[in-house]
Amino acid sequence: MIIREEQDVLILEDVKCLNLALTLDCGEAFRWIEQEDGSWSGVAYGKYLNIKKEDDRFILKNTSLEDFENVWKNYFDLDRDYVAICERLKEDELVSSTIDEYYGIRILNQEPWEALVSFVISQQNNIKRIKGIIKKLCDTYGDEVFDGWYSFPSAKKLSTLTVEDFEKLGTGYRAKYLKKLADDVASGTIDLNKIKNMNLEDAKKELLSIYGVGIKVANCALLFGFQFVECFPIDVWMKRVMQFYPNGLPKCFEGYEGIAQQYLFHWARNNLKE
DNA sequence: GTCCAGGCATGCA
DNA sequence: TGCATGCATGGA
Repeated sequence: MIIREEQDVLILEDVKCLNLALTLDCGEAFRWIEQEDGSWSGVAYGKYLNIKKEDDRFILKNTSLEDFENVWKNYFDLDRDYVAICERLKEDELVSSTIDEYYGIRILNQEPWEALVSFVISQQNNIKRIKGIIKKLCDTYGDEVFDGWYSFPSAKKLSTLTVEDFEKLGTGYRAKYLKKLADDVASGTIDLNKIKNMNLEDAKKELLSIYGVGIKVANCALLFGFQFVECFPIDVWMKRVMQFYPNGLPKCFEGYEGIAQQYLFHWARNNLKE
């Protein structure tokens, strides 16, 4: 991976296994929007970014070398060798075919708070609606960090809302979960930084103790927000996939179950619609 | 009108 | 421990 500054853009070269559309729009994160020129715009960690693939390189606009090093490099998981991991995952026949078809899905390292709130909203919901709710949440309660683009609102900010305020965003019955979550994180009753430093077993136990967080939401938060790439969330789509693994997950997934899961999830959404 | 979506809390056995 | 049920909302 090579990054360099050229005029007012950053140029990223020699990055393998990164398909922007598949990674940014496959149900991991809900805030990225494709622009007319084929680039992708979004906000994470309070920073705006526009990124586009041109030939073999990526062009990053409206950011800085400093933000790349501090935020985006880790956000796109660029230090992980996805080529080698995909080779190993391809020992499984089904995953092998999905990797051939959807090559370039990465696991985004999102902020724990954003991931947790996003996946509480996600339960019993569809991706289109989740995006709409989260956009409204950010546009209404976040801070503008770039022309028309808002940060994900902090727990402190969201703790000032009422349950009715959350309902107005369209969160439905999840409003009461979000209210309590915001209150508990803002007050320090729940300490996400502490959870981030725990081992997987303890971190999962902590998340499961949160009102409105069950095993599926916990696994998604752990995978996308706490960097536990061995987590394997099972939602309604993955339940349909599990019929292909009656004897459990294959050995070649070990340690990278979450990456295999994303390929299978994407495949299921495109092929198991009945 | 009915079914479904990156499920969970609750009550009951 | 496991299973049934209610739950908000909007698109198909």
